[in-house]
Amino acid sequence: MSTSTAAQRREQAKVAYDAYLANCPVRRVLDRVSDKWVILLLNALADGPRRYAELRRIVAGVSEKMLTQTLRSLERDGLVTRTVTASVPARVDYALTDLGMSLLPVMRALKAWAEAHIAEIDAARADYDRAQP
Amino acid sequence: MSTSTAAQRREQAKVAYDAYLANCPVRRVLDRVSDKWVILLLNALADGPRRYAELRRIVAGVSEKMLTQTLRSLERDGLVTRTVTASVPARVDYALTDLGMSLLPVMRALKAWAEAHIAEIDAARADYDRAQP
DNA sequence: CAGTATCCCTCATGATACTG
DNA sequence: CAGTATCATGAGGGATACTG
Repeated sequence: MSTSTAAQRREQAKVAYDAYLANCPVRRVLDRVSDKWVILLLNALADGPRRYAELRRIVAGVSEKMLTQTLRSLERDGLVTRTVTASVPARVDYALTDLGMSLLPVMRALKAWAEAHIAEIDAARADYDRAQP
Repeated sequence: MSTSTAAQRREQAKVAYDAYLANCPVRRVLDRVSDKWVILLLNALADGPRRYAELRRIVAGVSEKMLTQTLRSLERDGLVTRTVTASVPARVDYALTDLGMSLLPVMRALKAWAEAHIAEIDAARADYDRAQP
């Protein structure tokens, strides 16, 4: 008898790789940054603090649920701060931390690549779709 | 009567923003790059062409479905080439295109930021979770 | 103003089995 | 060897209504 079946070996590899994926810094940062609303929010906060309602307006189309949820996870990861001013009505300001700001240049590099090459991607895609309809 | 209800205005904003999101180069590139297996595949191809079975082994834990699907979409976007050699058994090689290679420096920049700051993120997360259990 | 709470539905991923 | 086909599931995201 063999020590393990192919299925068991695949299962092993999968478990090991899931663990690797979960710990891989690049993937973890990518997961954070590639959330649908994160880039938009970082962008909206790039010029200074914003209030909740401002963000909802600037990042049009975001639901309150996702806005709150995304801001909370960014706060949890130390990328933004949340400052509550006790007044009537309540006032909450969100701002980038130093860590959050340090991410901006990376995002700008990505933006530069994106804008420089998106046309090539579109062209390649059009070619591909023309060849295999 | 008003020209539009709040719900209608929100719907308008949502439609407009969905269109913006769909066209935004940064988001489109991010969507491509943040696919679960894309970074790993680009990495696996960084040193030269690889065969299907090699990729399946290097990127352990990937299902055949996702491997094929991801490679196809990368090919469609002009980031990798797929070369079939008619022989028995069949042989297929995947390689990065120039466009694909031009993405590597950007990924390295992201990797550098991730490795430099992941500890801060973890620390912030631990703090946050300690404060609000 | 700044959120919570709830329901619901779609889509991405994965497991499994089959094929040229 | 290099895939395709089919089915299942679970998390992400949105619509809606309510609250301190």
